[in-house]
Amino acid sequence: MKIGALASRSGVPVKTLRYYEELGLLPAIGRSEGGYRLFDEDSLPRLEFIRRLKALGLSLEEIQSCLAVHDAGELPCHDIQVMLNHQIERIDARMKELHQLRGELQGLLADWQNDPTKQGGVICPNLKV
Amino acid sequence: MKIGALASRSGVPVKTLRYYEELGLLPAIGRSEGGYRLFDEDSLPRLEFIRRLKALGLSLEEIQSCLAVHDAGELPCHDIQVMLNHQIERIDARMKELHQLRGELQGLLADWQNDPTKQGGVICPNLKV
DNA sequence: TTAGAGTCTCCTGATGAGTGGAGAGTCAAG
DNA sequence: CTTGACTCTCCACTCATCAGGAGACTCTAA
Repeated sequence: MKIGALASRSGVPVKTLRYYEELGLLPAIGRSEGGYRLFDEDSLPRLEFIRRLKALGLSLEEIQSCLAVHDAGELPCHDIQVMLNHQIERIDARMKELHQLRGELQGLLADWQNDPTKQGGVICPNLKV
Repeated sequence: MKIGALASRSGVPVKTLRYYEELGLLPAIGRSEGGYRLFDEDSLPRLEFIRRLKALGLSLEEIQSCLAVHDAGELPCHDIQVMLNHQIERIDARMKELHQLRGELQGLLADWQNDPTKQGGVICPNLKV
């Protein structure tokens, strides 16, 4: 299967497939006489796997290390578990930050609403026209 | 005031000041005979303003458009309000996404815990060793 | 006068995950 | 044999926000 066929069957753009191959995420089984990359059927579930882990917020680098474990002959489920746990921790930290930021923004806007004469109190005070 | 003095008084690195000046966020009042950028005292509250809006998660581009309104002779408080509202909306959307993602991850991990024989059920099924 | 500190412009790189295009080569059908 | 679709490599660019360094110039203090 050449790259275009894999692209249309998987829905992943040709450019992206080449990029994945370059990163080592998606090995080609070889090249044709003319130098075209050749992929086998296994590329399809592999791309699906990549897609799923990407959708879960894992980076290509993390996905690659999962696949490396897999390619070493071991199902990477344990590693995936570990990474998913890390990912949950990251999400919690990010949500906490966002929550705090949102509170700050909300407070500023509330002050503005309650006392329009403040004209931006903490934000604009030193900025003169 | 030369760029180094502004850097030490504001705490903003020289490189960053040059970058801001290049973007038009922080106009220099001119150049010395030797070609050195010269800044006035107004640069300090301006940098403080930039710092505050940055801390609130606004991009330099958004800050620049606030400053453009300000420089046109109008206090940009209304525009800032509008942008802060947008920012809150963005945060809400992002938090919703993260919440959903977290739920998915948590669910996957819970399945794994409850039934280790699944070995990754929805994630690894098509990936054969 | 000289040393050293400060500043200038320009170039490169870093992060992540690609996208776009140029120019050349390959392949299959008519 | 030709045409058009496909693919190749290589390079630049995207988004944001700078950081690092080279090589040259300017300014200040002793």
